Amino acid sequence: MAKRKPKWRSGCPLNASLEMLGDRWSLLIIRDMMLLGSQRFKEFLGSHERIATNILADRLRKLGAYGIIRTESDPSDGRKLIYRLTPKGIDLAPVLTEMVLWAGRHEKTENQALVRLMEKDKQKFLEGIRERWKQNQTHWNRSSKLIPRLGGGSLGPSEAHQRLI
Amino acid sequence: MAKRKPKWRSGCPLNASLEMLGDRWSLLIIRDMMLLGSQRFKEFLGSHERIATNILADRLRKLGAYGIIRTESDPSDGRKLIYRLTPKGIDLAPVLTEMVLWAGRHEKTENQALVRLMEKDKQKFLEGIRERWKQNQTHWNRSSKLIPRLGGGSLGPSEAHQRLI
DNA sequence: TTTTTAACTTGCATTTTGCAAGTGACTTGG
DNA sequence: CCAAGTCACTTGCAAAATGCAAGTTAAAAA
Repeated sequence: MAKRKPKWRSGCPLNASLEMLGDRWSLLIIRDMMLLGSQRFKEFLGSHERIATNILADRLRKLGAYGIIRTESDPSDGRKLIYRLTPKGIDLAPVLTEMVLWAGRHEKTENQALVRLMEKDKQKFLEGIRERWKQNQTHWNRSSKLIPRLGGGSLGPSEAHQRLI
Repeated sequence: MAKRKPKWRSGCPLNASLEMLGDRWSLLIIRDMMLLGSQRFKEFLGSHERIATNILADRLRKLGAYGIIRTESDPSDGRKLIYRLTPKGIDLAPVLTEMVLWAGRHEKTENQALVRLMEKDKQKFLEGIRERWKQNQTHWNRSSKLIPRLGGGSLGPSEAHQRLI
């Protein structure tokens, strides 16, 4: 019986996270799903950072293997696939948020509106992210592709996210 | 006047974080500094993940260039250098914490004691990290290399961290 | 003064990334 | 119902990053 190589370099939880997400692209894909509602291969290609198609395919495969996203086929169009965050995937919201807050504090970045929204009430922001995700889980087969807004504030994440990319 | 290439692929704060920290090693080095109090080249080499010397040298250089760590020479020994987290570096504690919590929740990892400590009172944990960092800033030239403990709880991070690696 | 120690650097093989072009299943417009 | 898209990839190849082992340099210890 062949001894399979260990899953991780070490059992440290931080190391586990890094082995799954420690590259330049994975969390950007998750950002697009989480904040912009991206679900299609083409939508990911549209982001400002310009990921290559082969890398995107590879990352989607890996994220699927890790249980962070899952893939469905679109019943209304045999060519299309739908990529969705799993519960494990949406649980990355706090990680993503802290990374945005850190860079927002220490680097000159765009989209300070998003940073301020996160700073103003982090908990509410995270709840909004999760709520929108739930909505899209249950009502995903509606005709409209519109992503529901968060809360009732004057500047919801939808607006802020437009400038994230 | 030559046009220098832009600092980042995009102005997104998440992307900025990823360009600085999005690899398999940088955050592990920061973990060792933050939780174990590592300050020397050799100490980083001792971690369980076994980073190579050339990669370590490269990451220390980059982290320095980003202002996340700084390097001092040891006045008592001309061979030795001391690597320390800057304020920008210690501000990564929440990022690191959320990554540990995420993996702790979704993967079978070691050191669940640390995970539980973070879960029990995240705010207090973060304050403890920062407090210990401050101590080491001001009292770093004491004879003792002992890292002060956090708070007064029965299981301080010092103990938990021993098993993190 | 020889030996050790600390912090690297160098050389080289392997792996990963990035870019451009191509492919195949499916849908749409005429 | 057929040609022309569209979608989600794959392939080939060059360039960059990573990993491993061995070597280097300056300073300290024996």
